[in-house]
Amino acid sequence: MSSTFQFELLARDAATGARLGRIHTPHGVIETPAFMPVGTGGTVKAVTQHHLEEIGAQIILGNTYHLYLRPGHELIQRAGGLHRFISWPHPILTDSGGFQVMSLKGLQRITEDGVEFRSHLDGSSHFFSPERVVDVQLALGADICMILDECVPYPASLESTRRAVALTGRWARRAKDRYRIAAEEAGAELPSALYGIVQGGIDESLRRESAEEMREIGFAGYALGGLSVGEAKTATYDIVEYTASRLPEDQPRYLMGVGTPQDLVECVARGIDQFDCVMPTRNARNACVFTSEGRLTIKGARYAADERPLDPACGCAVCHRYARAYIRHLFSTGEMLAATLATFHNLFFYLDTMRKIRQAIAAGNFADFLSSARAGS
RNA sequence: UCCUCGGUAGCUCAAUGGUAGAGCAUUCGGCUGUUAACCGAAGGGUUCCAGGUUCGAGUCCUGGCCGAGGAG
Repeated sequence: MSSTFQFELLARDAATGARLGRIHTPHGVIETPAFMPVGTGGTVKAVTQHHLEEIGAQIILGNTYHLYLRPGHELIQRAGGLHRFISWPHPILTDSGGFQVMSLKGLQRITEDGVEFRSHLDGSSHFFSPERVVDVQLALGADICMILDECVPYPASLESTRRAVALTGRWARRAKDRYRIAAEEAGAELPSALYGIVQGGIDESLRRESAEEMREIGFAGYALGGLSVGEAKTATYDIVEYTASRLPEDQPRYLMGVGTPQDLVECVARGIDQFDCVMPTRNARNACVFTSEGRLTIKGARYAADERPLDPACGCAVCHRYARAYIRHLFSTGEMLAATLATFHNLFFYLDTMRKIRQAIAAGNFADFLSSARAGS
């Protein structure tokens, strides 16, 4: 196994843009297409690291902004890095805080130099530059780091989207420079890879421009940001296909923040290798579970005496053991086990979907898989 | 037996004599690089009963019923 980052493209689907691959990192291999559970503050909410291993998670996310505020990246570095601190010896990707630039609207001010944040916890002021965000992520020791980007909300004017693309491009160069200097100082290849992020809303020419600029700067992988923020599904899919086709064949493509199980299948077909989304975990805590028959709101009265598992077609440990009636009872009474069981199941469902996708690509029948997924939705 | 306080939505309680509300609970939605065990909507009332005063009573008066506390 390679000790540094490497993407291995194993197969390309003949009929679609789907790809089968492996990402090698210092903490292990990620089979792609991959779904990455979100663990913003050093935990995938409601489940343990042991659960994640049992579910088959190969990589999880952390968030630079949240971990920087609490407990602080220096503390984590002194504790031996994020992997050791949270006891997750497998790959970790840290998001840059670029999304928080958008979602903490009102608590931040964007300048050429970076982003001035007010902490949502205590109102204290902080400054994130593209360089600092790289430093923080290197201190955390993430296997994959993301550049600081400006993620515009939807709808956005063409002009503000254009500005965000330009600013993200300039920040990307600075992040890359900082990364290169850190590697020179270390005198070795860094254990953390750096991904660029393509912005551009749903405008093809802006996406093309952003993709070209990211390629020119050169990153270990390329992310598509600012999608599934409210635009029509067809627009998302079209832009994903358009953008993915303009990114290097031999490097991973990561669609940030997406999506529903159907989104995953559709975007794999358009050439995406990595996904992350809070949907399986957040929705689980709010009693929404994903099944082979679609979503169900398990706190509903109709499940009060339902002795079936969440998904009769699911092979997860929760579905093996617990009835809908019991899980609905746990939600009704506010028991925290409700969140744990629902999260475990939802993540298993997502990761199992990805396993099936990879199997289908390997077997050469992904197109069939795609059309039956469409028929079933 | 007397005195005091109280009785309003399933629960806990609001409402200068002027359209009876809130929180919780219930039911139903929503959640897409987590400020989210969150957010939204809906349903739900003979204001204990019977009289009275008043243009108008949950509110004031009389009587009763029920509950809590106190006195004897």
